[in-house]
Amino acid sequence: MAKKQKTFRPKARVPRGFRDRLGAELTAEREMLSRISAVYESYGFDPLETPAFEFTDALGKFLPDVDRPNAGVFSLQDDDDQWMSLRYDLTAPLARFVAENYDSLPKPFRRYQVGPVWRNEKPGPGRFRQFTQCDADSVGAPAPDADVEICAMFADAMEAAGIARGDYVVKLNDRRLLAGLLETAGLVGLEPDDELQRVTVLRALDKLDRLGEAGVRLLLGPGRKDESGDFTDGAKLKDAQIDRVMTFINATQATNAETCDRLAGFFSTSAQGEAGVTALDTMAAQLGALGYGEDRIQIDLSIIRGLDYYTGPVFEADLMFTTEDEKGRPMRLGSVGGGGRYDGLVKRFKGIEVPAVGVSVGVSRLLEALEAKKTTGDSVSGPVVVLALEKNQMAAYQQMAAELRAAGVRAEVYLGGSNFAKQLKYADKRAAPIAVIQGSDERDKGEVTIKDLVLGAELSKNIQDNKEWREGQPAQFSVKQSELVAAVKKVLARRG
RNA sequence: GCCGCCUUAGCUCAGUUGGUUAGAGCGCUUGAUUGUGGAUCAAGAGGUCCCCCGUUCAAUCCGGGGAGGCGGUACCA
Repeated sequence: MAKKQKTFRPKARVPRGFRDRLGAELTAEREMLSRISAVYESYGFDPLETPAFEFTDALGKFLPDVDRPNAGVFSLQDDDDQWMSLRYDLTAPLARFVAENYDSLPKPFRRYQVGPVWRNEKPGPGRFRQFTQCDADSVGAPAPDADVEICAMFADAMEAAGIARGDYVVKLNDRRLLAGLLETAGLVGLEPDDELQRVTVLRALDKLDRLGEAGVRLLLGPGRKDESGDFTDGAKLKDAQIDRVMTFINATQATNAETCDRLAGFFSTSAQGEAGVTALDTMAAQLGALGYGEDRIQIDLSIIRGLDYYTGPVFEADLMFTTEDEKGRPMRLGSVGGGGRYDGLVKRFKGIEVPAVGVSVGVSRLLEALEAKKTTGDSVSGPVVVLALEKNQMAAYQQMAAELRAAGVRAEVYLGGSNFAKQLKYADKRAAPIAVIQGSDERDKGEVTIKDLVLGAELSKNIQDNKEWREGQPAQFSVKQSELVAAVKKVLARRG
């Protein structure tokens, strides 16, 4: 009794936080990337590609340790034992590239880059371990002119991506204001605990839009317990300090100029704060002169943008409309990209300060937002399918498909082995707009039959009887074979 | 990382107070309607009831552990 051999069958599944994407989703993303890239290019930014892997020490502070080499990033050791990691953004590779090629690059150096990045962290709703970024940066260009340009281009990119004016706002802040705020609130200690406290304050402010004022006050003070029962430790500020921080957050006024006026008084004792106010004032004025007013670019004092490398202006684009998720609950769309000035990145490699400013567009979230906003999904159409009814006529069918392609129509010949009905079913599943049919009947007459599958589907709603459905053969007509392309194009044109 | 909920057919979910053949709807496959996708009708395939260990004569169901999913929270260069 031989036991049945156990064959190993791997489970067909995609790793957590990654996903497969097919058809329309991909073409939509490609379309959006090319529109955004076109904006970047029109501003004179050159495309750059860098590899997926970088040496881990080039990426920044996430050096792998023995116990957890993959915390945050995906890392592995090359055969010479050097640690390499998948890039987690496009900025660190840019800094490496600039440092490596510093002497030969034109400065300021303007490049844009599109590509996947990887983060080894827990995936959440709308967050994956691989996603696409679309960045543009000016390296070696001093403030404020480069910052103004990037902000204006960011707004242009949003509109090119399909977000209507008024549906987004680029929110602008400056890290020096935040530094000044901490300074004037008396948070200036040098101990590690003091640093932690300052970081905690900034993190709290970053959550204003989500937790509201009350939640932020808790995080600035004793801490907050969320609805899942988890407790977040607070910054333990005194009441007077909390009041000052909240006053700052709420200092945003109707116009950018008014906000700057108000802030000037607020920071009269802080050089850093004053520098930030001046920078914002200048930027807002220049942007306004370019036609980018408060409808598109607004100073918003609760924008923080990460914690580490930004040194000056920071900005992010928020979507103004709300949508519902698949269960009908209102869904916040929030930030779809952002950036800012970082003057220290190249210094890590070269020891010299190289000022830089850049922007990063979150393509997947943008696509999700547009998808959610769309009321009627204009479903992407599949190829025209040429049916293969007579096996000995394949060359003729391929010829028809070739003619259609030459005329710019997506077309394919059915290559499976099934009968007429199955072939139409296949065309249906491919979302084909048209089936091209030539059996012996048509061939004898030198004709082809063009079947409008979309129209046919509509007509079928009013037909109950199968006989009528078949004999009526709705939504199809025959033409001379020489008129194939013209007839197909005519049917396609009906749908735009 | 922390907290909570969940895991039964391809999908959405019933169900078994622990007992022999675990179900539905939709989908899928095949066929009928003489060369036409829809509709209708008929037949069929598809399940280690997430995994491992334990309790028990007996576990899909009870207990422990693990994995995966969802949601929140933290971190996010």
